[in-house]
Amino acid sequence: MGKLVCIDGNSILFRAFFALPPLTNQQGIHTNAVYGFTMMLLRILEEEQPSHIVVAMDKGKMTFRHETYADYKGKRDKTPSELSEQIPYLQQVLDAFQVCYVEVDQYEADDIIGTFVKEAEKQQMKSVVISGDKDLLQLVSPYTQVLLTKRGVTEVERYDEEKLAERYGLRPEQIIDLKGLMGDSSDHIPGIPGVGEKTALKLLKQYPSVEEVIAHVDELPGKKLQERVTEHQDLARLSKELATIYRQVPLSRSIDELKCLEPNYEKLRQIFQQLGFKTLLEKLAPNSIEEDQHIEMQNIPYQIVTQLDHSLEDQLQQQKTWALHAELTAENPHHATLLGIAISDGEHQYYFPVDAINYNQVLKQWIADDHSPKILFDSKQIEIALMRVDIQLNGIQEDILLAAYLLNPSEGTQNLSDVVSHYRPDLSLPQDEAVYGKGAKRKQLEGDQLAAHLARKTAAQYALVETLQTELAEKDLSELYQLELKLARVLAEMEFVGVKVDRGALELLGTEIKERVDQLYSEVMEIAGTTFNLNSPKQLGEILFDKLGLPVIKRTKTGYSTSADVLEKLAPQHEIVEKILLYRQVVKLYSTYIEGLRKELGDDDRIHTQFHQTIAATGRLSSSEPNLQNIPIRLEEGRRIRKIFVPSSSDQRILAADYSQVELRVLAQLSKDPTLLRAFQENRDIHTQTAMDIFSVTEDQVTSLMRRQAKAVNFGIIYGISDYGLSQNLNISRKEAQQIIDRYFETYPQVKEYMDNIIEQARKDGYVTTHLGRRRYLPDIHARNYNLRSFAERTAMNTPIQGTAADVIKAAMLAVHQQMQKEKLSSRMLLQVHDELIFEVPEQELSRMKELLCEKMEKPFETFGMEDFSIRLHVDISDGANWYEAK
DNA sequence: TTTGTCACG
DNA sequence: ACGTACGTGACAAAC
Repeated sequence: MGKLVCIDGNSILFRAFFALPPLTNQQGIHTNAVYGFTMMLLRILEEEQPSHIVVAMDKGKMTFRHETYADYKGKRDKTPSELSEQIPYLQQVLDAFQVCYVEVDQYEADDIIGTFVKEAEKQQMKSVVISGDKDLLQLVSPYTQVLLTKRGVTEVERYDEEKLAERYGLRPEQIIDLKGLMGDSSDHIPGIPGVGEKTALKLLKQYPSVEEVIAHVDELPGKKLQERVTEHQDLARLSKELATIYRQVPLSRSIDELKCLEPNYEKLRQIFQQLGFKTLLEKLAPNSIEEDQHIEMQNIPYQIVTQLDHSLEDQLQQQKTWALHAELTAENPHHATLLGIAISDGEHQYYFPVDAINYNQVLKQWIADDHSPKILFDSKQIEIALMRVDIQLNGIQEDILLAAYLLNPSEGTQNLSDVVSHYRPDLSLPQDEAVYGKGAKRKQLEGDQLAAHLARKTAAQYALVETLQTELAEKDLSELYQLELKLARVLAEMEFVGVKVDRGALELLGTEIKERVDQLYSEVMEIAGTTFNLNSPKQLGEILFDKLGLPVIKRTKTGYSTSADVLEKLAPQHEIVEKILLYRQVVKLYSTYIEGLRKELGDDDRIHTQFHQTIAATGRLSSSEPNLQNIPIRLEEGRRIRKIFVPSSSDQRILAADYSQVELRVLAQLSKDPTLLRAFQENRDIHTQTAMDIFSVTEDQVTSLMRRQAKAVNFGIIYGISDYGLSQNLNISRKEAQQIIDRYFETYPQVKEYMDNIIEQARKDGYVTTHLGRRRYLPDIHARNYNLRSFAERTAMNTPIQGTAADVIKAAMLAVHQQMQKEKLSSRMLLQVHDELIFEVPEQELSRMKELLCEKMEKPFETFGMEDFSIRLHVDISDGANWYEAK
């Protein structure tokens, strides 16, 4: 049986638009109509509890009624743009609610609704129609009620036959007669001039239809009225016809297809976020989900296992899928200690305290079994923690963190609880912080409390998999997900191996740099004539600009800027500035690289960085504790830091393999610009070539200034160029910068075209993608705020380039690693620095490794049966006794 | 915790 | 007229 709800989309949207104040989201998009509509929808869903639901919309401007009456709806004002811009968002909201949205060429929403309702009646199904338009009252029947909006959007008046008789004294089918007589100004249905609602109702009481009224025109009260009816009888008949809902619209969907489905909460959350519907977002939040649907993961059953029993042993040997989590005392798996391991099969949860693991061979074997599939959250972290206690972790089938990252890399690292509320809002998992306390108050739980919390976590991991997999598949991210999963294994090994540091060299260099720091500090103090904290930009600003009266070039929001580019401009004016710049440079080396690295140096004389796979929105890795991706190289002074990074033993070398100009090559690949492609095919120095192209000179005419400028433009292009950005970088005027950019685009027209297209694509789809289909959403692409929008546009240009370069090196890492394993090489991959890979290599493997790296890095996708770039990737390889020498 | 600065690609 | 280069992490100072 069930109940069908039909919503008159246009009518409700209009109502909402005019009833609500002009709300906008942060990007300045109007949202009031969508907001009102959504409120109404929620209310209807709750109050009517429909089994089936549909939203009908008008389509296009012309309908079959125009053939009957050309002026139909003629008087109606054009839809304001503030309203029409909201329609795509309404569609997204409906899509998220999984509510059908029906529009049919040539027909209005009324007709669509009329047809559905008729179908429903045939099946003896009840219907409820929601509209602001009285026309719809003609659909009222014993099966069908009509809700008319009263004030606002959510307040409605319910009409059944009884109510209709009471309010108008009419039968439902007489509504069209009413319209025929009185017309409808909003639809520009004429009716009989001079006949309003009052007269029309009076007439219909006596003569039940337009036809009857006309037939008895002589009996009507008042000469004037008789004349009008006689004169305009055709108009009345026409008006009745226009007001009649056509109930045989050819529909592409049957009623069965309108079944109510569970909303897609993740999509709903996303769209509400985008539209800035804070209150609705909160409604979505776990604590207000309806009681009966909402599972507080408070009372997940668990068992603390200190000794395996046979039944559990059996379960573990069945090779079924379990969620697994290893609880650590700290975030950093290289330092943390393992507290215990929890597992869940979606029904049963078990917790093994660390002591119970060590002697438990069955458990260890299960953890190490490649054929026992496991669901983890941040598998790399756990794999490393387990490696440190000599437990092998295999069979990692899912990583919730990686999946969530790929679905929206802009969210940054999420904790499990966030992912749960994103993708399974019907569940709720307390935040770790809420359980453990944060910061200094963080405490270690024990016993039952810990086991209970871990039971919740593993159960949540289990519950998330299906949703995440579906979403990944929908967005064509499954293959990339498999790649990231495998990469996590490689990264775990790299981190676990670590990089050997020559402690003596570090101390020696440290002493030397410390002396320079102290020397420069006292020199600056002497010149300044007072002592102050040179590390404080605030105090330095006061000295430079107040005391010494140097000109202020740039300000920050808190005061004077003392950044390097400002100081460089001030250098000619005062001898102190040069010293300050030098001091800054040296103190950075000392604090960040000497002291910073010393702090991270373990008893094994190795540094174990962490690579983060889910931080950078472009798909790049990042590195921390310590960051080994920003070890100095540009200035000789700093570059010497690299001397402390050495191979594990003296018969090994450090080997560095770096892609030459990957990002520009990627740009050439993506844009297919012939001039750029040729430059790379001919293996030119790309910056010199660009200089020749944009300044129209021969190679020997390229000055170092021209090459420098060309190089800056090439970078600018990758970053999503702006004249201002380039002018800042090159210290030239904006106009000059613009001229250079114009010349660049004249030279490489397909690059220009590519940039325009990618922005267009971002506008259309709301996201951009990389070569492997990695997505980044850019909601600000529609922002009214110039800054936000420009930022999004530059991101749209940069992300496919930076992200594709990330795809390339990630694939290469896997290919290289796989080959190294195959050949049982004892070389080790140590670091990745965005476009280069660092290894330690025994002397006897050196030549093979170089071959292998060339092969695999230049064709990174071949190993995975994917097509490589048409453009050649070029890798430079060198080796040395330490990282410094490998240049 | 936020801000300014600077190291890298 | 707006006020920007893209992506990171670490440090010290100042709130």
